[in-house]
Amino acid sequence: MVTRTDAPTRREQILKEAARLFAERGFHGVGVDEIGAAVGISGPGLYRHFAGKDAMLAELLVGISGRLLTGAKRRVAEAGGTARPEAVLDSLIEGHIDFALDDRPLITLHDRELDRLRDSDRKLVRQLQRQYVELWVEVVRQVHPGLPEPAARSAVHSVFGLLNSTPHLGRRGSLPGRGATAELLHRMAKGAFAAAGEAAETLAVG
Amino acid sequence: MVTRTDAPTRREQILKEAARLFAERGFHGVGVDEIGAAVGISGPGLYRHFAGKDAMLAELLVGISGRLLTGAKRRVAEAGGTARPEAVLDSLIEGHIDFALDDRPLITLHDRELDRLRDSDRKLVRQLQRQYVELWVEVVRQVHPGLPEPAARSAVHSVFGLLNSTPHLGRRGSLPGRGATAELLHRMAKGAFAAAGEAAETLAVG
DNA sequence: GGAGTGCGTTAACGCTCATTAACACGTCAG
DNA sequence: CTGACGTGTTAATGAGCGTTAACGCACTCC
Repeated sequence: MVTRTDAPTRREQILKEAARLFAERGFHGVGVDEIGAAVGISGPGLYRHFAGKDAMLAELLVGISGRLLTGAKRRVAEAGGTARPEAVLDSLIEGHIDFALDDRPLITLHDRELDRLRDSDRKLVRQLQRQYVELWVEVVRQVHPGLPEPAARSAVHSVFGLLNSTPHLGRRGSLPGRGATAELLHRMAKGAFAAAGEAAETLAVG
Repeated sequence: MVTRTDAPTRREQILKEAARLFAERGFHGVGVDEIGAAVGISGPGLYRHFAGKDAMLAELLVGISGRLLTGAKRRVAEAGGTARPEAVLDSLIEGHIDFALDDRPLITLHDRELDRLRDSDRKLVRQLQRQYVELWVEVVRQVHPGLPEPAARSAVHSVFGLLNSTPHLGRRGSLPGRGATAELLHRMAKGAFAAAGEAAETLAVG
């Protein structure tokens, strides 16, 4: 875990605020003046840091997908050697939940504004996402060997939907606290996978 | 079940195409000319049928929320009298899955473009959504009595996220067929609720 | 001390796009 | 026959917005 002590650079401030605004009102729904105002400069000043509005979105989405994937790879490598597959899956789930709870705006952007990207960027993001999914699918199939690959892939996407539902959970007041929420999400994800796996096993055995 | 044999009216064509386009590229991402072209008339001709672009979105969102809620109420009334709570929950899940599989574009719109509405419309949609959630929460708590209300509400939102993930499942080719997909989603939803409920019961007993 | 550079500013351009105006043409009641 | 009405059309309007131009002002480094 690398912790930073230095102040966030201007670029980072901009990206953070842009992410929040894009998530709240959509890419087309927020103007450059608004983004500028959110970091204390006005409108066209952003062009000293980014080539354009599109470039901000691109950097956000590529960054998200990349961090998700590298984090998952690291977790598989760390837990994969010694532990049983279920521990690896637990680690993946935990990582995704951390991300969903800590970076809600990015989660929202992730599956909402992908088509606004240039072809090359979109291809890159899609590729990163696909690798992330495949990594999960492998682990899930080790935990639930009976599950055929298409079903496993569907199950993974569905669990992502479950975990990514955090933006819809109450506006930070009604939640039972971060720890409890994470715990609940984790249990539900495991339960969902287990149900999918049991169905396949029942079918295979019966 | 009311089946219609008469041809769809122009208004309905427009709404259907608008829903598809809004879901694909976002409310701001699609122009009125495009919507018109999709039904064979061009641009401003839409204004003979709707007061404006906003009005189409409003009618779509209010319609979705309303149909979801009335459908759920009907299911609770039908299955609620005689059967055990679990059967009611099964019926709710089934209804939501039907909706998610049959009206994918609407599902996408439902939680993506709500803030584009006039205040009054948004309030109405939110109220309908809230009632729908509360109805689920009640049933879930009957099936899993140990589950505290906040946790049950979070669980319901999360299962919605799971069920609404259908737009992300393969582009209609890689899916194992509608029946199998519905079955898988149903099992996973039940599994997720069960896991949430077991956690609470374990806590209460232990 | 002056050229270069980083980071802002405000004003202007140009394009997209929702909406409105003005007009056209069927159908159908009286 | 004829007006009203429903349903289109194309042209014009006007606002919003991303982007670029032109300029200002610290700093820093020879």
